[in-house]
Amino acid sequence: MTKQEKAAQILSDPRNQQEEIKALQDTIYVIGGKWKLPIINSLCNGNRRFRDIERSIPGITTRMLSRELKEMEANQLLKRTVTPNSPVLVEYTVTDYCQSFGDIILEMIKWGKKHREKIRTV
Amino acid sequence: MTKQEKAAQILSDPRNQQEEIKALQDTIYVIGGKWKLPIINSLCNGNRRFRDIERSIPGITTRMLSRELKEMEANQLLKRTVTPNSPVLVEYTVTDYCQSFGDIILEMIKWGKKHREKIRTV
DNA sequence: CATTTTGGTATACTCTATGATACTGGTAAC
DNA sequence: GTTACCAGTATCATAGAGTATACCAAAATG
Repeated sequence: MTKQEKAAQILSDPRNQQEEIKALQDTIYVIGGKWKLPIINSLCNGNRRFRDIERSIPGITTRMLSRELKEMEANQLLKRTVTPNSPVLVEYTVTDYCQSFGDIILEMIKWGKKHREKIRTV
Repeated sequence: MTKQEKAAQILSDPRNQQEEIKALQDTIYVIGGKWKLPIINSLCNGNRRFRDIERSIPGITTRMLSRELKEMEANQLLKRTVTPNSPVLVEYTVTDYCQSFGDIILEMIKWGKKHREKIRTV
């Protein structure tokens, strides 16, 4: 790299890029893993009860669902409401804060469909 | 659940929802993990060479970068070009196929920034 | 000529995210 | 009175994601 190139690189605001990468890594940290986005998606699709969510996500186990729900509740991505009727009713709903993942999830669903097409036709 | 509710649920096209969840899971499978999205982001920001990418992503090791690049090349998310000049030049670029993650990444960066604000002010 | 840079590979290790399976206590349905 | 549903817990096991560190050969830099 010449001195000119070095100067150009420094001038292109690397600090900003570093911050963006860190923001990206933060998000990945919060919603990363196999299950969190599918759970949010399921909740957004109207599932509110434990077994309904479980049934709506192929492959998930009660253990993972339980853990993820707890963690996401702690991170204020969703809310757990208990109604103490004769059969106790437990319901999960996404918070506004979490709604903002809607767009990301939709994009990822689109991509996944395209990808399946591509795999199939190759 | 009453019979009416059951019927309503069946009518709401669960097959479609199942497919969407699977598409989502596929996408997560392809770009999941700690590093793939940051790598794509780095490439989109103009980094093309191994050490540049490495330096642009805080915390990544050469080993992980090497592995991830190979895997992503195999999945056709990016292309590796070798120019046999006197110092051999190796360059990585995203494929069109991969460009489509741009929007997702931008959304995630936005969310990460908001999240940091939220954490900071609480 | 000593050091640094480039583009990685090799080896050895940790550890955590996930999986499999079983179980519980209460209610309700058959 | 047995079977099934709800909302989970408990225990144990494991693959593979990720870390740490050292190393290589060739070229450029100072």
